[in-house]
Amino acid sequence: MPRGNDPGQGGPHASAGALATWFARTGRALPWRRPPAPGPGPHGWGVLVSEFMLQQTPVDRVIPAWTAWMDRWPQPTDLAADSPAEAIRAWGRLGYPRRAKRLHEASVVIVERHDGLVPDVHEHLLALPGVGEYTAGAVRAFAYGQPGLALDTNVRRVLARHDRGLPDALGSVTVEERRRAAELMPPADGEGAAWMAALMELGALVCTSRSPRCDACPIADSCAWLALGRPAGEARRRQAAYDGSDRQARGALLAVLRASDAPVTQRALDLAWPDAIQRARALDGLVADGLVVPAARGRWSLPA
DNA sequence: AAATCGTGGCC
DNA sequence: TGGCCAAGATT
Repeated sequence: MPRGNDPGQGGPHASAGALATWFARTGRALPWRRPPAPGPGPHGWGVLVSEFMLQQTPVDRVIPAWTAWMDRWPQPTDLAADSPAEAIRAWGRLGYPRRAKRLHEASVVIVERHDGLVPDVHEHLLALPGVGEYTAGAVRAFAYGQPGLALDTNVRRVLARHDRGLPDALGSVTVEERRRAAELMPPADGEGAAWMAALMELGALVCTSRSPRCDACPIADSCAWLALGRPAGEARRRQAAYDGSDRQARGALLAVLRASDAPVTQRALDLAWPDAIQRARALDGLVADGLVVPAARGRWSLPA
């Protein structure tokens, strides 16, 4: 019986070997990246924190924030014992501060329902605030070595190109993408998780969105997209303008709250954003998200 | 299911 | 310079 995961041999797991070799040699030593261990265990927390921070924030900006975070709250119980306000402050300018609030909420659930250890059961992970399909699969794979599917933007792009000859995977993850990824994942114990990590790293370092370096790609030989001459695809939806947006307004207001230990006056918020209508809308949104709460004497504060 | 949600760096 | 992109989740 041929093993089927040697490069150039064909079959569903072709090129897995070349990819693994490349990852072992080229993969970055990111601080949250450690050999997986069967869980649930204390090592799950660092991975969970990293995945929250990496939801739409680049690795380079996450590294220092992750280090400081883990230094301050080494386990879920440490974060759960602190206030959401402190989590939101420590989040700083990583963006999307709801993630900080949800990570704090998740730590509380982990303490109350999972003995203070990040769970390794998919449904339990999915039930945590701020954890979706991707993050649940990533924790299972990267923390616990399970064959969890972690179809992030990198993995989806690599598979779209290599497997389907498409320039990228647009829209949300499809059933067919999941089916195919599960089919391609090496079946051997523990190899699925390593494969996910390698694919993701390949998308981050080589098979990038803008200028893919196919000359440095370990699986270029079998890449359908390269064989087709790297055809271009349709453009994505344009991102909404940020300048002058409600998001910028929310950011400006929250920055004031983060910088103050005491509740801030309405006046202080007025100074942070000129347009009164938009300011009110932004504040409403922040309150609805639980990121800001009314305090005494008409002031505002982060959630205690 | 399309829109919303921060921030910064790169070409 | 400004559009594009970045380990998504939620409603």
